[in-house]
Amino acid sequence: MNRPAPIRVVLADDERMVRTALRAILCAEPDLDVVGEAATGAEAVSVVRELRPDVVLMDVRMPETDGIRATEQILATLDDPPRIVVVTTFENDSYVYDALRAGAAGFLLKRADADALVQAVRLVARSDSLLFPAALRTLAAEHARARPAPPAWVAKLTGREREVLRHMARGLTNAEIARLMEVGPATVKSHVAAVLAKTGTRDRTQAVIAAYEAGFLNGG
Amino acid sequence: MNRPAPIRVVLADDERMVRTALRAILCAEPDLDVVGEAATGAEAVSVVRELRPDVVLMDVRMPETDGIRATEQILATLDDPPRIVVVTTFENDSYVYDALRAGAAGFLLKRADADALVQAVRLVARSDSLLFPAALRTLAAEHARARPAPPAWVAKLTGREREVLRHMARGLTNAEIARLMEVGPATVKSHVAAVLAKTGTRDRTQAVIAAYEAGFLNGG
DNA sequence: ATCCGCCTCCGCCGGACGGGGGAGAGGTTC
DNA sequence: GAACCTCTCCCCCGTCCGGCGGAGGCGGAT
Repeated sequence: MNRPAPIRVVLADDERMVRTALRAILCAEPDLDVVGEAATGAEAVSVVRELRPDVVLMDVRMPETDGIRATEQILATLDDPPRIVVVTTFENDSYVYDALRAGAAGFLLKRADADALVQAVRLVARSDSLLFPAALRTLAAEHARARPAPPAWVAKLTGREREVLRHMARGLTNAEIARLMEVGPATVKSHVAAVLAKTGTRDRTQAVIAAYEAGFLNGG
Repeated sequence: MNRPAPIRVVLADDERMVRTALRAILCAEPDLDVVGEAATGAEAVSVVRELRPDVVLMDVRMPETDGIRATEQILATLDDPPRIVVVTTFENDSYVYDALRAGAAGFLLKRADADALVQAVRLVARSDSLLFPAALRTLAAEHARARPAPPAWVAKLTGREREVLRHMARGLTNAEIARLMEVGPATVKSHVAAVLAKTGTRDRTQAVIAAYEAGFLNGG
């Protein structure tokens, strides 16, 4: 096997010790070459732009710009961008999903051993074939859906209004909701009107749609 | 570096040539040991149960029991089960998501080169740290949710009725839908009535809910 | 003590909705 | 050709919905 061009790696992590450790591990391999480091997300973007590495190991938690944003920026602004491996501490870190959305090519736990690290770098550097972790599995299985932005109106609903909206989203009429909540129909009408006003919708159907889109129903 | 115990691998693929090729690639590595093969999903389950490998390369499409079911069975019935890497041909294969749900530890494309293959096996054999592919990215981003069972009524809707339902699910009134579809309001009423009948719902709100629950909207 | 938000209710009104019919035109299937 | 489905449109009618304005009670905030 001949490896004329080693894999060029950039490390982005705000802790110097982490960078040093990673560099030590990676440089021990003849086919890996750590060509640059960055301590912030912004720095990572400019370093990558300049050095054009094959792979970036990107910490999620960094000052100024976090790893996710940096990833987005790199992938958006460079043509032929590097593969970006997002590094995180916990498997169930919510960043995992963000990393996925941002376009990260891979995902690595900090507690991964040296062996796994170098193999992950090699793998991500030269293939479309990839793997996925327990975190992603639970992500996909449990909340299964992205939580994009909790729309402002959700917080503005009063308890009663949430309750009414939930019943609306089950397809109940005002009269049914009234019976269920043991109040008068007029009361339900008031709550419904409030819900429509706060959600910026004009009828119950649109309100229910908004509830679904917002992941308001149990999902959140 | 000492590697006292090589990684024990079982191959499950219905095509002999594929198994042979994989065996050749993997056996060339001193730390990998192909200990068994299977040509069907059912066979894979029993072979794995007997040989207790560290890693299984599992084809998705196999006679009798497919790779997904086999994966489920293996993970459900064995304690301390092997890591299972699901092998597929296309990145956007819908099996990818099923594999994820079934508990596969990894995912590999058939067009992956030998290098990627052995590295993937090593990686999956000894770590929690993993990577994920473009397929998963689109999967997570686009349909993002599991498709449990396409309710019977979906198939019974005529083209026009689907169209109307889609508009209903955007919160439009009959009049608006009529304008949009360039037909009379009475026509839309007819279609809406048909949709309500076929979905077994009593008003447009319930119909929209049914559409959402069925993943009828764009997702399918 | 006062104000404000929340919950509870009232009446009135117009419009949208859904149910029940029916009917004609075009296409497919048998 | 007959039966059938789909799409198109029409009528009437009763109900539900949403907008309007108003009101009383209750509790927390200042």
